[in-house]
Amino acid sequence: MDIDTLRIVTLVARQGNFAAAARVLDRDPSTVSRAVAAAEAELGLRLFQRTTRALSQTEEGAVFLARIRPLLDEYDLAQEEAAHARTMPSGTLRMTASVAFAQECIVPHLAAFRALYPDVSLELLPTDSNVDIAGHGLDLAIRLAAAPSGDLISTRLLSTRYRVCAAPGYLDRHGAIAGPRDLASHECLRFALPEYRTRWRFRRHDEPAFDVPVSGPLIVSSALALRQVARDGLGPVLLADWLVRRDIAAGRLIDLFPDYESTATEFDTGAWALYPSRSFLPRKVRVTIDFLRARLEDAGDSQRAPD
Amino acid sequence: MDIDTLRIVTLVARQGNFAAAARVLDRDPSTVSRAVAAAEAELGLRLFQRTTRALSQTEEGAVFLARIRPLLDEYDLAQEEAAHARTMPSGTLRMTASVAFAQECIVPHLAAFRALYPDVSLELLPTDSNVDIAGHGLDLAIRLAAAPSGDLISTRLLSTRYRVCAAPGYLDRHGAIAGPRDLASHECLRFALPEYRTRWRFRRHDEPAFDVPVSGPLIVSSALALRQVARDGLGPVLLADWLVRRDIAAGRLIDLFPDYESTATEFDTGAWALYPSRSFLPRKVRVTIDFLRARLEDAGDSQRAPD
DNA sequence: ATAAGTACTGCGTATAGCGCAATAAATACT
DNA sequence: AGTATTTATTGCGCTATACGCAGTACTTAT
Repeated sequence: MDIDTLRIVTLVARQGNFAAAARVLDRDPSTVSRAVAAAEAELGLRLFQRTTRALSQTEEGAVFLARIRPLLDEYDLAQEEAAHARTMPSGTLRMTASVAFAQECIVPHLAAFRALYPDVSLELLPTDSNVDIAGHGLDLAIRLAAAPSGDLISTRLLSTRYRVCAAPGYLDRHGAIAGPRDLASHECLRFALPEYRTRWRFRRHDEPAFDVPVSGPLIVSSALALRQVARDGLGPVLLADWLVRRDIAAGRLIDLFPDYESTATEFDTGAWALYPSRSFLPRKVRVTIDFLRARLEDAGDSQRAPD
Repeated sequence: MDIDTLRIVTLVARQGNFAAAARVLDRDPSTVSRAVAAAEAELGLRLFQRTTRALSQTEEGAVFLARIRPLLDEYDLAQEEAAHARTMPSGTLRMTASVAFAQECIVPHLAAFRALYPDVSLELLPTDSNVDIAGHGLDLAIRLAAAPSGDLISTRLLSTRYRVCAAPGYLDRHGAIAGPRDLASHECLRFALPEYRTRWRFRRHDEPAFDVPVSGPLIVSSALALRQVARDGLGPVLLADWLVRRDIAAGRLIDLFPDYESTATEFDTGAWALYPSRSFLPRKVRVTIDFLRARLEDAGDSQRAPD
């Protein structure tokens, strides 16, 4: 399917008329007719109900076009952005993120960002408190949650899975842990946040989720510190994959239940970029979001590993 | 640009290798080479940095592909949905919306929905209190806000503009209203909600926004009732366009400041569909969202006017 | 040093896209 | 009612494009 074909189809839907669409495009009406026919053939679906004089959308066609239209707009944006890739954005970009996320997922890419956009000054404010983005004059905030809250526009940067890990040394001393339920008898390392409750939740494939109560004498309010004590073999810990990926790859930590999804709050969480108002989005902000997404989306793969 | 071309490009990015991508596609490597070259020519942008043996993404290319990839997935979903358009979803769908929105934007389309999906039973719960979607076993909630809050997935159904309207009779008695600031000397009809403050905000083009204090002896907590008293000529009112569109078209109400954006809360608001968890979305829910979006997105145009 | 693999490019053929013109149908106008 | 105009479609010829094959230049692994 050609994108221009989809564009013609949406134009027809808006104009409500093949010939009018052809005039707008300055093309022969047969082109429009064939484009619609081709799209219908490829979709196996009648898009328009047409007699020679009256044209109306099929219900399925309207549904399909309602889904396609924003995609075309997004594509245009991406193309436009690519075309202006060399026209450098400039200015100062103020962004915030959690301490751990900034350390692990942003700082490693700052050199590349600076090289790519030398005219953009960056102010990075790592903090674990949910600062008010508008009040602090921030352009961008990165939040880790199931879905973003607040009166801001959000874009998913990254899908995160949480993993329960332990150091090899801990497993040597306490024996292997067969399943999530066995965590109840271990001294787990926990996070000091109200949402981080005293239970961890697990789910495998499509089986129903279940909770496992966890306890332990060590509670830390910093994810980076939590990772360190886990490395030191003080117990199992539940941390985001982007925090422990390299430790797991290097053997410093073991992913205890690789075939389980786990969380202390909700499944299907991620890192979201939040920014005020979709319209009038400065180029420096959009460019930064795109850059981070490109860098983070497959950070686990070989070719785009952090520098 | 052909969608398959984009697909080839993303595949190359994932495989990190032209020949491997060609093998996956079971095509000649020259096809891949030419597809990439065509995409680069059309974008005016080098996507991959390639020597004969090593291949790496350009930074701009990675940015572009990061934007394209979710679009391709969305397109596949739309196509798949279109293909299964005839396989009927079934079950009971429980949804909530504000009283006014349900009345104006949902009820008029229920007959068409029932005809299209006869096996889906609908429970519509119009209420102006923000009910807990999970607690009430709801599949879908429609909220009107600048951006949705809460731990749910959101999809924009509709962009709403607010309009300040008055009945012709009121304008006859009190004279025309030249600009938004003149509202201060009128008895405005106001909404009884905490967010609906005692000022209305206006913006024209890219000029800075400004507030106008509004007052009046009549405060109503129902948008439908508010519209009724406005029709009866009791004063200017600020209401969503989908509530007053038909009144304006029929001349029952006059749009006082058509070239201003106006709001009592924030600009750039809309109607959002909220549903729990993006994965395992039942077909009846997705189908309903798509249906509503298709019906609402251009409800103002002639061809898709409510039945 | 040899061999294998990679990206790229002419080349011939086959296919698809394009506008033109003709056709059939349906509404608008007289 | 009858004519005229507009509309969607389709056959036709021409052109441009897409495809695989084979060959080239080059890089890396054995």
